[in-house]
Order: sequence, then structure tokens, then C-alpha cells
Amino acid sequence: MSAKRLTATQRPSQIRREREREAMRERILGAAHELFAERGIEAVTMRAIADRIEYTATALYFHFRDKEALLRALLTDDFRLFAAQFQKVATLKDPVARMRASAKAFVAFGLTYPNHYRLMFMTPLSADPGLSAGPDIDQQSPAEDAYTLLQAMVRDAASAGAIKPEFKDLELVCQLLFSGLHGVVSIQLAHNIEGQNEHARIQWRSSNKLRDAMCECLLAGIVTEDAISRSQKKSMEKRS
Amino acid sequence: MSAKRLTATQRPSQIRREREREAMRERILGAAHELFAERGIEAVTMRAIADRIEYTATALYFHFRDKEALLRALLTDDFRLFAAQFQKVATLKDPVARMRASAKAFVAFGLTYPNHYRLMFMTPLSADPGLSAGPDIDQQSPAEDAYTLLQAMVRDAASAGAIKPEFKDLELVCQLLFSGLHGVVSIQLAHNIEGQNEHARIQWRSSNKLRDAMCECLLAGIVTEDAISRSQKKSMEKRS
DNA sequence: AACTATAGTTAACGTCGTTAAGTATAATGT
DNA sequence: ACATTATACTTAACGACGTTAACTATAGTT
Repeated sequence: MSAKRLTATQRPSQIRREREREAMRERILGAAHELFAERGIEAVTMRAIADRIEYTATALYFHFRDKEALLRALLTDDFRLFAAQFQKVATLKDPVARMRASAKAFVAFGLTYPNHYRLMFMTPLSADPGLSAGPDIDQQSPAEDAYTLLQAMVRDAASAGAIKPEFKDLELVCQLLFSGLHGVVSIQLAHNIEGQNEHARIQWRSSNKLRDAMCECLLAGIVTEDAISRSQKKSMEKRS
Repeated sequence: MSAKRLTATQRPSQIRREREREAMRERILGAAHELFAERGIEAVTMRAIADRIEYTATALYFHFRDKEALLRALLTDDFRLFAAQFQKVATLKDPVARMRASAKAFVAFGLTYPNHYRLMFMTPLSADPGLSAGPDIDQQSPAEDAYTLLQAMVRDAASAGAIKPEFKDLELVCQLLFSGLHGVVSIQLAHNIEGQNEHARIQWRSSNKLRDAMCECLLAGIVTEDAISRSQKKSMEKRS
């Protein structure tokens, strides 16, 4: 009743407990992340995670509703990392150069973190993130972050007059770019290319070749010739 | 010793047994196929397959080395069905029209048999087909059938002068087409679009729109303008 | 008629995700 | 100050999974 009375969420012992809870969550996610990066998705079992932080498997259920929720929390970080790759090249002024750099970043991410990429874009986590969603957390869906950047990139390109006028649906352009690059990466990952023995059924071209070819095809289809030649002139200047 | 002496593989009772063995294999694969088509990959368990044909789970191991081998045998049929889709349009004379029709068939297959597509192209079956291979069977890798058709299509297009001269690596062209379309399909399947609620994070365009856009982009990048305008004139004639 | 390969069975192991029930410890109400 | 209650775990267990070992009945061969 008094003005000094602290509300339930502010009681010192409670906020300390909350902090400890959060710390425990992070320890769990850390262990899961390690296992995942080291030995792939199938090594991430509830028991293995618990072992690594010296708890029992059932303890995890106090912090995560189930394994899927745990994996989704893991994904949050990964999507942020993914988005960060595109932030890096968002400063490029020339729209076509930026698109090329983004494509490069996209494929590089997939090949650098194959396990993560697989979990993010190739594993059905009972209908990806979202599900029934519920009143879980604010969350803001960090999966969107990268896509939002992609949208911004395409919008910028459009307002710079770099997109062919027949493409009125910019969303379609975004999804076209995403699909094409995802195709390149996911095929590369599905046929784990590294160990490509000489008499393999299909001699897959290097991801660099495929990425460049895909990139130039999509750009040729989407971007005006003006914008492409402008970007080439710029990169010429840089080289000289 | 005598000339009438049948070799081991020809003894009547043996070939009958072999036939029965094959029949059993087919029953198993049939049950697996049903379960798979009806309820998806996770419903395909050794015990469920066995139940359906009124055997015990361990009996399956007499006919298949393990679950992976069983699934791979299942895939064989699926790849044949996949290849058949491209056979259908292989008769089209105009190279560009044939490429368009193949793209349509590709995406249609993926959306018609999502479970199969996922298993074929989106599920790591411990390094897809092949593995250590061993002296298993002739097999001839039916996964190749469709790819072989793709190669033939591109080669035909090239010898008809439809491919831009800068594309000297026809294999790269094949893989470019495959990657682009696979990207469209796999994204469509990963975000099971049917139940796309209105305030979903990303408003995915229809697979038809994406397929057409991807197709035209890739064609624009790969095929000569001549060939494209020729194919358009032909389709004009048809329409009139 | 004795032997042997074939095609199955039952029982079991170790793994998994997950739930139920119990147990200390710390924070709170009176 | 003491009884109560919520918190953060543990142990035990369930049912399902892929898979192996050991056993059994049947058919084919000799």
C-alpha cells in the first residue's frame, strides 16, 4: 500500500532469481549450441545437453517447454547472425554491387555454417517458427530481420531506378532472389560436396561458379542494363 | 556334370524362392509407400511397416539391411516417377518451350508429392544415395535418369543454337536450372504455404508466380533472344 | 530319414523425448 | 520464529524407436 512497497516484479530477490533463470537458459542454449556446431543436429539430445552442463535431462523442461522450443531459441541467435551478414554490405551505395555482395554473403553463410543453415531453412520444425505462436514472447521474429534487409535492398534498388519497370511486385523480386540463392546453397549442402568422389553420379560445379552464374542470371532478368553497366564501371574504377 | 544339370541360379525351386523373396520385398515397400504417402516420413517406422503387412519388425531385416536401405529402395521408384514427368515433355521440338514445360513439370511434381520431394531432395539420407555403395546391385542410379534428361534437353538446346555462346559449360547450365527450380519448390515446401495465415511474417507469392518469374529470369540469362522470340511466335500461332 | 538353409518369431538392448512423483532449498506470510 | 509455499531440481518410469541375438518351424536337398 505504501509508496515504497515494491511490486511483485521488482522485489530484489525475485529479480535475482529471474536473472539466475535467464543465466541457466543461456547455459543450456550454450551447451546445445556447442553440441550442434561440433557434431550436428542429431547430437543435440536433451540428455547430451544436460550432461554437458552437469544436470539431468528433465531439468531442461523447467526452462523450455520441449525440445522444439529449445531449438527455436537456438535459431533466434542464428537468424540474427544471418541478418548481420547482410547488414555488413548494406552500406554499399551502388544497388547492383550491394545485391552481388549480398548474394555472396548468403552463400558464404550457408557454406560456413552448414548445420545452422540446414536447421534454419531445410528442417521442418513443425512448420518453421511461428506455429500457433501463442502469447509466448514479444520475439519480433528475428527470422524476419534478414528478409527485412532484403526488402530494403530491393526497395532501394527500385527507387534508384535499377529494377526493370515490368517488375511491379517488389516482394516477388525479393523471393526470387532468395529462392535462387537458397537453391544453390541447399543443393550444395544436400550433396555434401566436399567428399565428392571422382566417379560420382553428378559432377557438381563449385558453389562459387553456381552462385555467380545464378546471381548474374537473376540480375540480368531483374535489373536494368543501365544499372548493371553502371556498377561495372564503378568496379572498373576501383580496380584501376 | 551332365548337360541337363541346371546351374544353381536356374533350379526351379530356387527361382521360385527368389520370386517370393522379391514379392515380399515389394509388399514391404508397398506398405512403406502407403504409410509415407498417407502420413509422412515420420510415420514410416519399421514396426508400422511390419504391422501393416502382418509381420514382425525384425522380419524386415531379412529383406533390407536397415531402414536406410529400405528408404533408398523407396526412393528408386520416386526418382523414376520424377523422371517420367520430364519424359512427357521431351517430345516438344522447340527448345525453349521444352524448358518452360520442364520447369512447370518440376514444380508441379514437388507440390503434388511434397513428402516424396522432401525425401528425395531435402532429407540427408546419410549423404543421399551412393554412400559407400559397395557391390550392392547394378542399380544404375535412377536418380540420374531425370538429370540425364535435363542434360539431353540442354544439349539439344545448345545444338539448336538456343544457348548463349558465353555458356560453354553446359553442365553448369543444367545445375543452374535445377538449383533455381529447387529453390522455388523447397521454399514453398519448407513454409507449408497452404495454411498461410493472414498476418504471417512473410507473404509468400504463389508457386506459379515464383516459378514463372524464376523460369523467365533463368531463360533470359541463358537462352539467346532469338530462341525466346522464336518460341513466343510459335505459341502465338498455337493460340490463334 | 537326417541335415541344412530359409524365413520367420520372441525377447531384449540402448537410445530417444517426455511425464509423474518425490525432495531439498529458499522466499514468504503471519 | 515458525509454518507454508513456490522454486529448482532429481529419480524412476513410460512408450516408441532402430537394431541385434537367440530361438523355431518349415521347406529343400542329399
